[in-house]
Amino acid sequence: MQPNSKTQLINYVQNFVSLEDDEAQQFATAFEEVKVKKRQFIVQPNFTNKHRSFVVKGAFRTYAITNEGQDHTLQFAIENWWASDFNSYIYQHPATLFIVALEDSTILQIEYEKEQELKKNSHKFETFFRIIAEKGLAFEHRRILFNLTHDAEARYENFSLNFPNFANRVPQYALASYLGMSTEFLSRIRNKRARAKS
Amino acid sequence: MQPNSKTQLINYVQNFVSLEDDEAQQFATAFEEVKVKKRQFIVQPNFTNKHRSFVVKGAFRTYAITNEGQDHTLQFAIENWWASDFNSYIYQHPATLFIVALEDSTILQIEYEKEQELKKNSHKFETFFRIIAEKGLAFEHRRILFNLTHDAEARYENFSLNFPNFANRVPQYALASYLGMSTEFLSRIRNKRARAKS
DNA sequence: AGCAGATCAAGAAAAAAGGTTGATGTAGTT
DNA sequence: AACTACATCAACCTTTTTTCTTGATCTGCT
Repeated sequence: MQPNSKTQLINYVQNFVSLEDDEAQQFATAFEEVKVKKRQFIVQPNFTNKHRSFVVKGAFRTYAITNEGQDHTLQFAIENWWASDFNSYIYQHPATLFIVALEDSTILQIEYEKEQELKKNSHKFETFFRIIAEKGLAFEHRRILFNLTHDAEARYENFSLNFPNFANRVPQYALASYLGMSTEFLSRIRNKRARAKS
Repeated sequence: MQPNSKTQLINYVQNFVSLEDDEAQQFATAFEEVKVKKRQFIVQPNFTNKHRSFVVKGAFRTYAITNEGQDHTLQFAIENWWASDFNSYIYQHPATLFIVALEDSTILQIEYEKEQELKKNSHKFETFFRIIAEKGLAFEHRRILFNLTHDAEARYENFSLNFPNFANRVPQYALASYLGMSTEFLSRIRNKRARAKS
């Protein structure tokens, strides 16, 4: 419960709405710090995702397993990103996704009920949550469009350009399944580009 | 869903109460077969333990992590044992324990509600669950007494005498934390005894 | 036929888990 | 004060698991 992680959250929030000291205080105390070990799950199918989690430190992968056993990565989250099974969280229905820590991590979690309360009692907090939702939605639109219109190599290039942090930090199999290609194929793409550089 | 695993369960139950064919049938169909991979959790803190699990094949470890990060094994379960966070299961409250597969395993799970139904509608099933609870309780009493009155080496010797299967099958760190000693110390005890034999 | 990409199989490489050993420390006996 | 019964720490080794790489073969387009 270092003050640090909460400060980080508040700084993040201030990017979107400006908070008075007491508001910042109120927002911060609604969250609880949790440490999560690598490979630990914070969301699992069949259990309702009761928290929204802000990543203070570490990395997470959100993925689904199809009935045929195929693994599809839907999202990554590192510092200053959020992790949740959004469908489970906002409807408070059982989750269908897994969210697993890729590294030892620290997160700040807010309970669903608590979040509703914050939003209900404060126009500003309402605004904040709207903004991050809209940005998230816009991001996904760009992503879907890009994926539909580009081949595997372009998707990889685009991703590693936009998120060099992620590209080097997440395991290759996870990135491949995020970009919609086999891990072998991604390995070849990377190799080819590495060779091209030298 | 091999008939095999259900037969195994029924045979186990018949050790305690004798079932007519239709009763056996009814009991068996209340359970669902689930395959669990090594290192997968079937119970985790904060999630309610909704099932009682009968181990058909494989091995599990039930443990707690203290706030200081210490790991304490409370139970092992192999073939024909049960695994659950009992406090979470019977009160249907969030669990405080972890239950993890030590090997690739097969279990038969019954839902809490389903179990209540079985017991309510059948005196015999009620008896069965009472018996296994009483035996479990008696076992824990013996264990607590023994632990209070014996030193580390005796505890190990007693355990490996009573459960030679477990002693050779579960990882040493898990056994050490079950027997209440450090893994290094258990390593030394084992070494000493091995040398004594030759 | 040629391309983008999948799948399979075999290994290599890297990381993690599990176990051992020696050194040192400590609380409670004798 | 020495002894017993352990713990803790650190270094190191071994084994297992995970992750990545590469070649070979296959498939569905265009």
